[in-house]
Amino acid sequence: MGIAERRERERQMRRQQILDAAKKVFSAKGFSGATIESIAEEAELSPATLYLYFKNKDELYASLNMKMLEVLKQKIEGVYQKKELSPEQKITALAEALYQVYEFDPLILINVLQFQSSEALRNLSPQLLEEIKTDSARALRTIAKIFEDGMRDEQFVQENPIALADIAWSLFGGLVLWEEGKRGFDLKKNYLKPTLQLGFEILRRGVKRQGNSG
Amino acid sequence: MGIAERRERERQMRRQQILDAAKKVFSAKGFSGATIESIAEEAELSPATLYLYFKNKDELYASLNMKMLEVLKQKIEGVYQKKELSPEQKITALAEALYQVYEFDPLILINVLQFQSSEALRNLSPQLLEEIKTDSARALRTIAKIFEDGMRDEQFVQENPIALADIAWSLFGGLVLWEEGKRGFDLKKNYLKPTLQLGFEILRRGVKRQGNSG
Amino acid sequence: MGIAERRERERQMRRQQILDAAKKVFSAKGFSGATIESIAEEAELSPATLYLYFKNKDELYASLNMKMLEVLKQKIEGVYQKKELSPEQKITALAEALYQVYEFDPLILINVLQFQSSEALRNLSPQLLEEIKTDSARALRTIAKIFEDGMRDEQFVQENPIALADIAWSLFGGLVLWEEGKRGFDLKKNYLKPTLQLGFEILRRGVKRQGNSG
Amino acid sequence: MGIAERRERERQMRRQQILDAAKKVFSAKGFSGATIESIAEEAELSPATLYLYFKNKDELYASLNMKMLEVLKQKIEGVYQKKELSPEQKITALAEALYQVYEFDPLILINVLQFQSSEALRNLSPQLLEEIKTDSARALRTIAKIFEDGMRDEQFVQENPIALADIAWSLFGGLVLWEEGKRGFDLKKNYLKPTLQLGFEILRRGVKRQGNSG
DNA sequence: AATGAATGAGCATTCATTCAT
DNA sequence: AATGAATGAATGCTCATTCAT
Repeated sequence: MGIAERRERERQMRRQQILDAAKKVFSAKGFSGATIESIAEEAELSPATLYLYFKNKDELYASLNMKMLEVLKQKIEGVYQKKELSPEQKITALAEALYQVYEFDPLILINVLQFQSSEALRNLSPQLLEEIKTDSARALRTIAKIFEDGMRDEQFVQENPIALADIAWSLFGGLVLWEEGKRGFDLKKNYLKPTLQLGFEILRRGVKRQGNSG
Repeated sequence: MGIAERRERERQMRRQQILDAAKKVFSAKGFSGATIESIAEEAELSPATLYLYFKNKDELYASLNMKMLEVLKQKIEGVYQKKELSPEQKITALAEALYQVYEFDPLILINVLQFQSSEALRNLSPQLLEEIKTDSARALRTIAKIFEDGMRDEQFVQENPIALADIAWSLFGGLVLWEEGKRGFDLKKNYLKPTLQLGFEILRRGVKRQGNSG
Repeated sequence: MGIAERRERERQMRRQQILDAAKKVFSAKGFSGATIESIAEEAELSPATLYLYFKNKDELYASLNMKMLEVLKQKIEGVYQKKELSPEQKITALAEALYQVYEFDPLILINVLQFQSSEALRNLSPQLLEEIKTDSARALRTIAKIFEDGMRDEQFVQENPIALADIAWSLFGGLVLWEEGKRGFDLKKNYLKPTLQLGFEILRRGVKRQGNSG
Repeated sequence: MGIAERRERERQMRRQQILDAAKKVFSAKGFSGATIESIAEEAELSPATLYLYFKNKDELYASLNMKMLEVLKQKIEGVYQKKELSPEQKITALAEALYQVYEFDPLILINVLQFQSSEALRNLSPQLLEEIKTDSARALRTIAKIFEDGMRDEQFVQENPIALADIAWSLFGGLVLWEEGKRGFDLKKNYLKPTLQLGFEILRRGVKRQGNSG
C-alpha cells in the first residue's frame, strides 16, 4: 500500500510538473503557438512522456484550464460562504474576487475564457468534458445561490437565478476578453478593474428591488 | 471610363465572392480549421487568386469580420437614431438589435467576438487594424451616447458613459460566447435570447436613477 | 520606312529599359531572389509586358549577361588592338582591362560568371545559346591571338593558344568568384586587384620562353 | 554504454544515408531543382526525418559540400606531405591530385565551387559557416606552404604565398566551372585534364625563379 | 503594344503523435 | 516509466507564365 501510494504521489507530481510547464508556455504563446515540444522542454521531459500523462494537446490544455476553473470555483464559494455579507454585498465582493483571479494569472484566465467557446472543446474526452461541465455548473450554481438568497429576502427582483448567474459570469468573461482585445489595438492602460466594479455595481442595482418606482 | 468602372465593379464582386466563400468555410471550421485551399475551392478560384485580393489569411479573416462589424455598427446606430425612444427604451431596443445581428449570422458573430481577443490581431496590417479599431470605437461611442442622453435627462446615474458602453458590449459578447460554449458541452437549447433580454433589462434598471433611495 | 524605323527604335529602347531594370534587380537579389514582378516594377511596366520582349526569365537574364559579355569582348579586343604593346605587355594590360570590367559592375560580372556554369543555361533558346557561345568564343579567340602572336615571335612557349586563353579566362573568373566567396565568410577587404595582377604576372612569366633552361 | 554507442553509430549512418541521397539528387538537379521531398524519397525516409539531422535545406547542402571540402583538404595535404617531391614537383602533383578529386565526383565538386560564391552561404548557421571557412583556409594554407617552401629554397620568386595559393585554387575552380559551362553549350569533349595540367605547368614556370633574365 | 487578372504547380517546413527499446 | 527516433499529413504562400481585352 505504501508503495502504491508513493507511486501515485509521484505520478501526481509529474503531472503537476507538466501542468506548470504548460501554463508557462500556453500563457506566453497561446494555444496554437505552444508546441508539445516546447512544453516538454520547459518540463525537462521528452514529448513522448507528456502523452503518458495527457491524452493529447487538447486535454493538456483543458486540464490546465480545469485548475483555473477550480480556483474560480473556490473563490466564488469563498464569497458565498461569507455569512456576514448580505446578498447585495456579496455581488460587490464577487467582482472583487473575480478580479483577484484575473490578477493572479491573467493569461491563463484569458485562455480559459477563450477555451470555453473554442473548437478545441469538441476534441476532448467525454470524461474531461463532463468534469469541466460539472465544475462550471457548480460555480454558476454558487453564483445563482447568491441571487436566490437575495430573492428569498425579497431584496432582489424575482428572476431565474441561473440566468442571473449566466449574466454575471458573462459580464465578467466579456469584460476580460474585451479589455484584452482593446489592448491588442492600442497598448493603452488596462481599465478592467474599474469597469468590472462598475459593471457589478450596475448589476447589483439592477437586480435590487426598488421602493415603489420601477 | 466605362471600362475602368466595370473593372472596379468586377473587382468588388470578386472580393465579395471570396468573402462569401470565406464566411462559409470559417463558420464551419473555425479559423485554424479553415484552409486557404478550402476557401479557394468554395469560391471556385485558385488559392493564388485569393492573395490578389487579400494579403494573407489573417487579413481575409479580418475583412470578413469587418463586414460583421459594420452590420453591428449600423444596427446600433439604427437604435440610437430612433427619436421616439427614450434612452431607457433604447437600451431595451439595443438588446433586440444585437440579438438580430446574432440571428442574422451567429457563426460570423462568434468569429468576430473570438477574433477580438485572439492572437491573430497582431498579424494584421496597420491599416486594417486601424480600420477595425475605428469601427469598433464608433460603435462603442454610439452606445455610450445612449447612456449620455440618459444622464443629461437625469434619468440615469452619472457614470463614465464609455465604461457603460464597454459593459453593455461585454455583456452581449460574453453572453453570446458563453451560450455558445455551453452548447459545446450539452447540445441543449439555446437560451441566448431570454438571457440577453434579462441582462439588458438588469442593465437598464441598474443605470436608472432611483427615486430617493440608493 | 520612317515609321518602321521609329518602331524598331522604340522597341529597342523598351528592351533596354527592361534590361536596365533587370540589371539593378538581379544585382541586388541574385537570380532566384529576383522576381519578374520586381523587375517589372523597377521598369515601371507590367510583368506581362516583359514577356513581349523576352521569352522568359532565363532569357532575360541571359540577355543581360550578353551585354556584359559584349563589354568584356570589347575590352579584350581593345587590348589586342594596341599595336604599341608586345604580347607580353598585352597580358599585363589584359589583367588591367578585366579588372576594369569588374569594377564597372561587379555584381553583373559575378552573375555572368555564375551563369556560365549554371543550370539555367539549359533552358535557353537555341538562338540565344548560340549567340552567347559565339560571343564567348570570339572573346576567347582574341585572347588566344595574343598568345599566338607571342609564339610567332618566339617569345612564348609553344602551346595550344586556345587552351592558354581558357586558362587566362578561368583564372580571371575563378579569382572573381573566389574573392566574392571569401567575402561571404568574412566581410574583409577585397584583394581582387593585387591578386589578379599577380596571377597574370605569373601567367605572363609562365608562358614566356626562357633563355636556355626549360 | 553499448547502447549509447550503438545509437550514435546508427545516427551517423542515418546521416550518411541522407547525405548520399542528397548527393545524388543535388548532382542531378542542382540546388534549386532538388526538393527536400525528392531527397527524402531517395533516402527512403520521410521529409520530416531529414530535419532531425539537418536544420534546413541549405545546411544539408552545405554539409554535403563539407565532405567534398574534406576530401580536397586531404588530397592537398597528401601532396604536401610527399617529402620526395620538390616544391616544383608538388605543383605538378597538385594538378594531378585536384583532377583526381574532380574525377572522383565531378558534380559535387562543381556544387562546392558554385556554392562558394552563392547566396546560400548567407543562410548558414554560424557554426557551419565557421567550419567551412576553417576547412577552406586550412586547404589554402597547405597550398601556400608549397610556395613558401619553394621560396625558402630560393627556387621560387618572392611573392605572397597566400595570394599564390588563391591563384592556384582559383585557376582550378575557374577551369572546372568553365569547362563545365562550355559543355553547357556544346556537348563536346571535356578538355579539363590537359588544360588543368597546362595551367599548372604555366603556374609552375611562372613562379620559378629564372637564371639571370627577368 | 500593353496589361490586369488569373492560376498551376510547387515546396520548405512544422508538429502532434506513435512506438520500439 | 521514459524516450529517441520517425513520420504522416498539412498548409500558407510564391511566382513564372498566360491570355482576354
